[in-house]
Amino acid sequence: MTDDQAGPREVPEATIARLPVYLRTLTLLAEGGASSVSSDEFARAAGVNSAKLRKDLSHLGSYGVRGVGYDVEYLIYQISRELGLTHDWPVAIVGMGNLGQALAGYASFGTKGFRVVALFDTAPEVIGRTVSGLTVRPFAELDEVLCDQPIVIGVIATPAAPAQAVCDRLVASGVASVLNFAPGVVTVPAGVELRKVDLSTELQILAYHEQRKLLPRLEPADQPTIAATTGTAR
Amino acid sequence: MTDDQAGPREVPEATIARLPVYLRTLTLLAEGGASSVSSDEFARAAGVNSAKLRKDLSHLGSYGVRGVGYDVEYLIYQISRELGLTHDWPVAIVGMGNLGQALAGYASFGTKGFRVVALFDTAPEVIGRTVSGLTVRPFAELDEVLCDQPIVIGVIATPAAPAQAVCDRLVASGVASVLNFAPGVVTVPAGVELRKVDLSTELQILAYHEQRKLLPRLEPADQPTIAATTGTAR
DNA sequence: TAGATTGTTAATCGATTAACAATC
DNA sequence: TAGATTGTTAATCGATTAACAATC
Repeated sequence: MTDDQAGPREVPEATIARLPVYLRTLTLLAEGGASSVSSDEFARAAGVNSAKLRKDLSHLGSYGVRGVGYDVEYLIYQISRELGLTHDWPVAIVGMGNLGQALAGYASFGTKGFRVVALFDTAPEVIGRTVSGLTVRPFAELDEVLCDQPIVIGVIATPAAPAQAVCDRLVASGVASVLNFAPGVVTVPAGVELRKVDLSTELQILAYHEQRKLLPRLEPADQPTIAATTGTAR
Repeated sequence: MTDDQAGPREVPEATIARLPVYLRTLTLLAEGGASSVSSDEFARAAGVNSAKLRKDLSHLGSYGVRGVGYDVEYLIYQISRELGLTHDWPVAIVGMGNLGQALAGYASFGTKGFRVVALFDTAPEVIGRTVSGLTVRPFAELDEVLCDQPIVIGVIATPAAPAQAVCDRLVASGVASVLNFAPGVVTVPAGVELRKVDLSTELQILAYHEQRKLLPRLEPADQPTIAATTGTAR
């Protein structure tokens, strides 16, 4: 009712979360030589159902042709544009432990719209080292570095304890989006975007489903648990 | 209607995904000396609203006391049990690049129900090396290793290209849950649990929201983009 | 025109939330 | 008993899906 004034269309959050998958799928299709694709083929390749795919794409506009399908290159462009990948987003990573180093070298961080431009740590033995072509700077010099170049996305790859303080510093220095790999709850003021990747959460969700596979079997008769089954062999 | 036969309660997927956060929050509260907590305090610490928290907990059972709150230790136990963390889940990691090494050393993988028991790679220069106290084995010897010890959760930390093949081998060898860090779509047969952690997806979702902050400003007048703003200072 | 496939409608399903009765 | 707080109800919201009219 109050929604359709003007401005950019409101795309549902669930759709946004799937656009990256669609984009990657289209890139693979393009590499495979496809110039056009139907929602049916496309959906199969992306691992979703085709009604959902069409509904998702309809939120971006009418980029298909009835009776024909979608032009692969054109759709790649439109999704990239919608996601903001036609801009170049400078990224900083804080925490150069194992994970931070892995992220600094991670290919996806260096392609398609993202550029890692600064690395930070507090440990003297790490500061000054070169990781993936960048010198690790002291986190205390954050503001100095941000004077030289703007940073839009801050990645937190520290342990849990300093994560909130690091996040606060990043936000105070004008970083507008934060991707947090540290376990634990981190909060940001309104207007700052925060996403979280939590490895142990993912494992725990798998454990839950694993246990559910086990439980029904255990009820009728008493069967040995996973822990008890094998474990003897040499 | 057909649901409430017997068997373990069906807990909504959205609730399951929040249980790990609740568990971590409770652990912090316990470390802080709290023995009891109200849903209001608890919700604030976990970063959710208290109605949602109570609803979530009600799916596990009635573990609170009206007028009083929840016993912290008891709730820790109940959530752990629900998530299957009272079992011990053996984990294998495939791919010992930067990310795989980071994961092998990651604390969460070694605590609370999970134990990394095998590391695999195919590169001769990595095989035989010791990472976090474990010797990296050739992936070709997967079945041999699984004879010695069962593995329930397989973690894929390879590049995108071999991910599906690695996944197929894991599943064929009896691995029942897969956590995939490789970009791209990987599919598993029914009955096998699959979760995906995709770093570039997370970045792209941030980029979308970042762009949306920019767009409304650009419409009335013509303003410089982020890329054009700073960038002069030495 | 006939066949194909999109974009949209409407029904269904699941998740969130406020409010409050139950109860410690 | 009075005050506090849970567990549940019911309303609302958003996401999914099947079906099909629009249209190439």
